[in-house]
Amino acid sequence: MQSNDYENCFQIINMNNELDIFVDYLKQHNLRCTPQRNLILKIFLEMEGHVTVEDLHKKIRPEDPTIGIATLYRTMKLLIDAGLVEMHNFNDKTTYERLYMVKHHDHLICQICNKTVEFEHPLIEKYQQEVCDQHEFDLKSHRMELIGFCNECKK
Amino acid sequence: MQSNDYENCFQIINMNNELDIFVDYLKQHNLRCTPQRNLILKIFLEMEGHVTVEDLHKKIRPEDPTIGIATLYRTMKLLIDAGLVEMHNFNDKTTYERLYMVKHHDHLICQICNKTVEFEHPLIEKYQQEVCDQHEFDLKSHRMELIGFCNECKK
DNA sequence: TTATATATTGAGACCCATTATCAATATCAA
DNA sequence: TTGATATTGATAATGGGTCTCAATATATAA
Repeated sequence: MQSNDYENCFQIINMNNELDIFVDYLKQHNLRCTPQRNLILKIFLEMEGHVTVEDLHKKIRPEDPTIGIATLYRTMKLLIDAGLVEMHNFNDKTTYERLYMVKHHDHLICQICNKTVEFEHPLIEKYQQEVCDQHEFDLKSHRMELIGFCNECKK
Repeated sequence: MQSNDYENCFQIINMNNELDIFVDYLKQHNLRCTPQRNLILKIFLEMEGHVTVEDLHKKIRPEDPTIGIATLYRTMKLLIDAGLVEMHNFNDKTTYERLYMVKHHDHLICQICNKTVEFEHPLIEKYQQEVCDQHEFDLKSHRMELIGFCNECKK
């Protein structure tokens, strides 16, 4: 299996995962699974980077010319709510970006006993992304370490 | 001189600095110093956090009801170019934020060209403290690095 | 000071991304 | 198959932000 095959394979696996997540999300919220929604997700996953609704519309038209702009906006909002997509507003046009499946966790580190505690704070991650947006920076990963004294050692 | 006086004094100094920087910027770019521009900067500096043009307009109207919306947008753009203000597009409305004069130890790092950008984000710091409080941890310092592709390299 | 070149202003028209409306249609559970 | 209701596409509406332009203000030189 070559590198390309592996990547393709990974793509497909991811795509299925994301489709499954989306379908689950719809079911759990009493929303319906429609060909439009599936097609939009499928085409979106085939695209890379920051995707505008306009891009998406162009790419979808050949496969289903009847699909309406409003449905694109509505579906992208669902994908965001389902945790699959992130919305950016750095430029004049809103863009949508596929969220990576891998989440990072951060660490609390005690200077004295070296105890470490893993944590995750969604708002910190949100503001990290904001910082990156301000600097037109594509965030791939991050490292955050909070250093101090743990509740035992500070006594 | 008491703490309050010192803070007030610092405020005034900062304000003058920013006005000076703005005036310099205008001169160096063959732009003109107008009462509208000065008023907008003055009022903006009196406001806190993320300011919308709408907020600004409301606050300015009592002092100069004739000032036009277009001038607000134009002037905010100048302040951004002069390095005094940052624009955000997190939500539906654009907001403008006064840039801090003092920057410190968090970094954006480009994986490709190693360019680093220093930044600080008060809200991230706030939530860092929150995490530490939850874990009864005395925060002494922190390290945060956001790693990705800079705006040049991502092209 | 006065004249001159030109930058700036405010009003309102305009643009265009996004959202709301609504009747027709599709989904899904019973 | 049926019925409740979620969804769709077309289109109107919204609203932030920009553009245009004639009137005005600023900076500079004489």
